[in-house]
Amino acid sequence: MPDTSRRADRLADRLSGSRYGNRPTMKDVAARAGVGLKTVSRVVNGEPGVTPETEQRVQEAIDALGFRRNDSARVLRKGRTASIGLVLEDLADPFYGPLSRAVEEVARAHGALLINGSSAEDPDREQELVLALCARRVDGLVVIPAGDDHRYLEPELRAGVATVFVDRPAGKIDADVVLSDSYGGARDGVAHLIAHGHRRIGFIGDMPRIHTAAERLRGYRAAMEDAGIPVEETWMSLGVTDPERVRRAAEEMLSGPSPVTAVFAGNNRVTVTVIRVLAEQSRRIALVGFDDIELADLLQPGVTVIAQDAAALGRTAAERLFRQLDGSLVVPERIELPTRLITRGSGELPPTD
Amino acid sequence: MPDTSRRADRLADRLSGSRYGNRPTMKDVAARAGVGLKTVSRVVNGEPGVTPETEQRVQEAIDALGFRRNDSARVLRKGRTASIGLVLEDLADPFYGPLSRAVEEVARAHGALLINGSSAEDPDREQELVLALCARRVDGLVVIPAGDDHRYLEPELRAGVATVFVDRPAGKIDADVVLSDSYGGARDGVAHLIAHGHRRIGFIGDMPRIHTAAERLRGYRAAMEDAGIPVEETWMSLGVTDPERVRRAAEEMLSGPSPVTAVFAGNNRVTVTVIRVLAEQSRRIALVGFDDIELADLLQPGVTVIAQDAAALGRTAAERLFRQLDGSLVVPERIELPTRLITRGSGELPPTD
DNA sequence: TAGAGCCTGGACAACGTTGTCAGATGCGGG
DNA sequence: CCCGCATCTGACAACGTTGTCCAGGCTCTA
Repeated sequence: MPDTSRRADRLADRLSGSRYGNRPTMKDVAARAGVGLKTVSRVVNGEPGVTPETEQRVQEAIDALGFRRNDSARVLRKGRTASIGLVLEDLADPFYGPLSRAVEEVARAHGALLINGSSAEDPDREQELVLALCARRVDGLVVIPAGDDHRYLEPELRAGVATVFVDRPAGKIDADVVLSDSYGGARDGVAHLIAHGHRRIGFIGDMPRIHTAAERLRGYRAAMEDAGIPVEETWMSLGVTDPERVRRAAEEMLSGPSPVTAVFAGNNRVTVTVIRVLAEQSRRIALVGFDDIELADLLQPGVTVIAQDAAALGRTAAERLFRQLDGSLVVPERIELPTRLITRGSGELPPTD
Repeated sequence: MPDTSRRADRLADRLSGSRYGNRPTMKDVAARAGVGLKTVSRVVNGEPGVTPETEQRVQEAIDALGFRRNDSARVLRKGRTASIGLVLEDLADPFYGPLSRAVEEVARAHGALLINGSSAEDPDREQELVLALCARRVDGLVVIPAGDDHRYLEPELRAGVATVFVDRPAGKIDADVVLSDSYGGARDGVAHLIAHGHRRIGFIGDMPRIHTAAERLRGYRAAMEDAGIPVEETWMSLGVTDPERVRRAAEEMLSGPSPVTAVFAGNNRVTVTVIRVLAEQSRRIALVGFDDIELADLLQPGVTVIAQDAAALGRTAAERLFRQLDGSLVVPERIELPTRLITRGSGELPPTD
């Protein structure tokens, strides 16, 4: 059979007004097998009460017609969709890939599918996505929030949509949260630099309205204060972490009247940009970055980082989600996962002045 | 109000047999607003023919009850789910993140949501996922195939599920395919090494049942043949690309009776492992890798690669998918996107012997 | 052989939404 | 003052599935 005409048929199906291109339904299967509707349902769902012969007749009809159960109709009847939603900032970010995969694995273990969407760090888009997921009646939501006001979720929570926030806390709403210890991690990282003799240490981070960014800044300040080092304004730079701004910030810190001898980078994107600036300037400035980055061990020097376990974040959140759905969790909690200092060289460089 | 009790209420809702924790329906909204069911539907969908006063009454009821339209029911009635499925190998792989994100952006532009799943390179799991997505009546599928027989999709295609395969061709079925030019890319990369004086060039790639792996091997052979270089068996290694095997393969190639002076790495994971082996052995062997890797420019030497545009693959596939859904595409096509050689140093090293 | 009980199969309603169609309301013109 | 028309509203069926409940036929026992 020429493939073109087959495809043209399919197209005609689709345009002919009949929905789903005339997908067969249980009714069709029942008619063909010469049995009742409910019997087909029983076979499809593996319910007992069907003789092997009947079952076989039904199965043959299913195969012949290419029947596949319509889960939309099923959901309408049963109430559970066996799917969960994941809203994150950017699926292309190497930090979220493993997180997303971890959520998916847990979902799979519970027989659920994963719908995900990227908010692009835009609160409106986050809300739009979350509500679209709720309209599809996902059983639960894992949200990496972009906004800081999630009251719009109130009716959904009341309606029983399980919800876990990850990486950043929920805003103005009472819900489960799974975080990395940004504050502690940043403090450890900066303390590490101080322990190696640095006093003029720069901090380049994300917009302070992002919780993790604020916490990391707080960790930086705490470490400096612990060491009795007064922080100069010019050592800190907070804002969007696109390469241009970070580049400018790094260059200013490194060239001002009291140039820093070390930099603490607030996230993986910042770390990469700073490495690039240092490489261009051929300067061996000490650097510790928040978030591990691929190949960090192969650079010269290796990049010392505060690593979060993205997969563990996702796994923990998803497991909590399903425990909510089990009904075995009642009270929202805030869970903080530890970070880990990985020394590879860049954080152990001595001050250069 | 104490949060704990609120949450407990919600739990009780969920366990009380009432589905969705008693989510309000249009019926409830209609009753509260004192209007008919269809009027609520009209307001919810922004259809004309409702006076502003009525609309406002309905809207107030919606807000008061926290009503959200049930898209499952809507789908059942309308036939389109406005969602597409993406099945790939591993969401955590840095190659698939951008691809997935690109698909999502196109979907978003068409008002569709993205459901995705990882096949983990397992054909059975791929099929399971794809069929689960079909049961949910996704409008279309973007599939990075793990298996090589997709006849199980026949009924779905006939039923009008738009389908595009990406990165690897479909097996035994007639469908749209979007690929990178693996053959040409590999040939160019190997030719590049040959142009820099290499003759003993190793190839480490994935299992040959994976189409891209086979194509890249073919490109390698072609380049060698073009240059009149007979290939020795010990220079080639094909199999799963986990670090252990790749490491062994690389070590063997580099130490045998006729050690290679250059390596062509068949994918990003192989490239990284080879870099690691070379770094450990402190050897400056020439290397060209298929797939770009992050920070490749910052390594010493920079890593020369054959880059594919993952985002372009995803975008092209998704756009084709929606054109299928428009009905403006009839005949399946095979689209090949070009690859790009990026020279950064490692591929330009001279032979060391 | 008749009755009790079990097993299989089917008719029907319901899930929440939207399309169809007809009814109600209000307004202007004859 | 009444009719016709336009505008707004609502009753009802249908989408494809599953849960409930009942009917009929069978087997087993007394």
